[in-house]
Amino acid sequence: MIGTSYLNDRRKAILKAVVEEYILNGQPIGSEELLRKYSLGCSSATIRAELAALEEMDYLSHPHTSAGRVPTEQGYRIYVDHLLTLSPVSFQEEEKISQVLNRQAQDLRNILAEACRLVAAISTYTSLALAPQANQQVMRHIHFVPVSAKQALVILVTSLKVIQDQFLEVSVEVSEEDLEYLSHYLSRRLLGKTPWQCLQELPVIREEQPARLVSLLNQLSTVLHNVFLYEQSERLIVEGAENLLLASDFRNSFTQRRLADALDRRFLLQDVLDRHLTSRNLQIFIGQENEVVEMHDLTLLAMPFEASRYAYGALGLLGPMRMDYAKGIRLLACVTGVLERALSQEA
Amino acid sequence: MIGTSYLNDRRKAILKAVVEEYILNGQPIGSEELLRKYSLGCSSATIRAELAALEEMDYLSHPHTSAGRVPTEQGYRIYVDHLLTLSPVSFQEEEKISQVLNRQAQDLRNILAEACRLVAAISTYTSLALAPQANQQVMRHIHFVPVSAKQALVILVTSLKVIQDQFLEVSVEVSEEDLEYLSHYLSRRLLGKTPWQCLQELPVIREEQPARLVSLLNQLSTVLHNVFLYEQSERLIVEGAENLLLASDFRNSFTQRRLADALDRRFLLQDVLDRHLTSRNLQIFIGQENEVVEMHDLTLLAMPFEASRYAYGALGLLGPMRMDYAKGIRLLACVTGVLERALSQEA
DNA sequence: GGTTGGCACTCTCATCTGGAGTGTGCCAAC
DNA sequence: GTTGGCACACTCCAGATGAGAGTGCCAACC
Repeated sequence: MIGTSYLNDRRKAILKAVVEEYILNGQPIGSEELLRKYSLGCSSATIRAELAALEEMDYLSHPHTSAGRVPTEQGYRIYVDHLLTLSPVSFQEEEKISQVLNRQAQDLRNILAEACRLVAAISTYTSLALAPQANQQVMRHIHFVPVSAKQALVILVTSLKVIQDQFLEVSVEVSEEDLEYLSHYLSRRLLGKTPWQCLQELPVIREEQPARLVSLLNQLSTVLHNVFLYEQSERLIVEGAENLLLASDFRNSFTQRRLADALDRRFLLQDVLDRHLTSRNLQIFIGQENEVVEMHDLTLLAMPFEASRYAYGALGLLGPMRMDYAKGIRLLACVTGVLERALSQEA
Repeated sequence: MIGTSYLNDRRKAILKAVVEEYILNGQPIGSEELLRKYSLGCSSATIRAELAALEEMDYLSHPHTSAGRVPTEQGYRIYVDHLLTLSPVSFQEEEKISQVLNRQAQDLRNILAEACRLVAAISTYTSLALAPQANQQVMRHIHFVPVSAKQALVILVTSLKVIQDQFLEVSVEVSEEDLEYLSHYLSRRLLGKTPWQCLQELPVIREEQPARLVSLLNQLSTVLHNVFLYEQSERLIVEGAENLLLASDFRNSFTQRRLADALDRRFLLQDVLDRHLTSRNLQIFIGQENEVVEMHDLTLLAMPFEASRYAYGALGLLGPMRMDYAKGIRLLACVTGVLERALSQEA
């Protein structure tokens, strides 16, 4: 037998075959099966020897003596790093996804939610979408609209195509002209600023305005807080959790429950995605590479996208370690591509 | 033994005990256990005789010879119709729920989504929320807002506190004054009308307006269609599906998958809830009483609520047949109460 | 030296079996 | 109508058995 720790071409071919077979069927693969399905140019005994070498190198493992081989996390790692062949995204695919996402001009949250649903549905795994941070956007538009004698609507639009609207209570003293005036005044003072800068500015503005408008400005302050609040609670969208929970790989009820709880703790996932947003490339976390304990037997694909200049979000795909990497990566590449184009069409 | 088909007080007490025990533990109940836990004033042999009679009447059944009794669907039916004692909703409960729901003045969809999440979380089952039909609301407000040279925002507010806003593409010929003018003009023509009536009216209006505004009016037409579209796709909100899917009662993977699919087919559930909205009271569908085959071993509680005059929505709770009926009914009553009050606070 | 066929070995998995446990149904006595 | 006693039926668990699958090792071969 050749040296035990060297990954020659035959071993690469065998490792690739094992990983892809396992992704396909989820069953341990034996030497005879490899011989039958792949033309490896040697006998099953030789394959066995190579399998043993690959196991020695920690790329494969053995559920038990008389079972076939299964990839280890390191095995998947080698696979995605060196063995995976990606076909480019076809124009038709991208066109189809583009159609679904652009069915109607939408604001950021709707687009992201739609993208997330799409990825979950196509992949049959769980999809995550992380919106850019609130402070990576600036106010583009601010407008008060009288709705009734007691209510007004405030509408904020930001550079990230986020629309935030909310009912405000209006005292009888506030006239329609006041609202009109305030719309223009605040536009002059706040447009081009980040939500945070706006919040800083509001107390100053409040001083300059007549007393009857103070309540309105206070409420606006709450709305701006909500832009941050949205950041905290709704920046992350999760779709298709049931796909993962019902996946045959995790029939253990304890694991299922734990995973369901983990997916509910948005902050956790949000944090993880955020921290890896610094890289501008696809990132892959296999098994224990995931910081979140509950995801230790899952793989997370995370693909950042540029929602607008310097504002990055991410689209993620969470599936079993034996997920179809090629398909998943293509899908994410395709959808983030469409997303970037849809979001960059700024007015 | 007394007559076999008559439900006397002792039998009622025993049936109630069996149902409540089973709701609590999910285990078949034997005569000895009943004797121990409930003071029924007779021996286990007598209880056995009564259990046999209740089984004869189809209120209880027998998984196998040497197992205890389990309620049948008819048993649950008798229980909810005649044996269930409901304590009234306490002020504190209602106050607490009210606080969560009214954290911020919100539009209908957010309130409903929040209510749905709340019910799912408290009940640990699956919660459904059905918004009133689009045509049960009238336009309250319509406004165009210039956002940039190429984009405008249209904002619709209806009597049901639905806010619908969407970006519109604007040609260079359309001035800010045009948008202002159109806001006023359309307000005069469309306010007080249902979305459907508005859609009817738009072609007429289009005729009367200069050519450069036609594209805008066409896009408005699409937005109005979206109000209907929202009716078709997002009128029903489902939360906590994973609670039901992971419930220990349904560990069968086939059933889980089927249920997950059924919960995804919103139209189906929407239809069911809609059809029973004519009744203005709580409705209970136990097992096969559900029209949807996938829900044949579940119970659906459906509680209608009045979102505004003549506009009814519903809040539903979907759980195992052995759900805690008392708790579920209280919860729905409480949340719909809060909802009605929150939504009736019209400006 | 690398490769090959042969073969004993090991481990899982499905099936079977027996015994403990549980709750019933029936009966005779009250 | 109610009660205690008891045989019976059935589930559930543990241990046993055998088939099947895939390996590791070895001697022979190129």
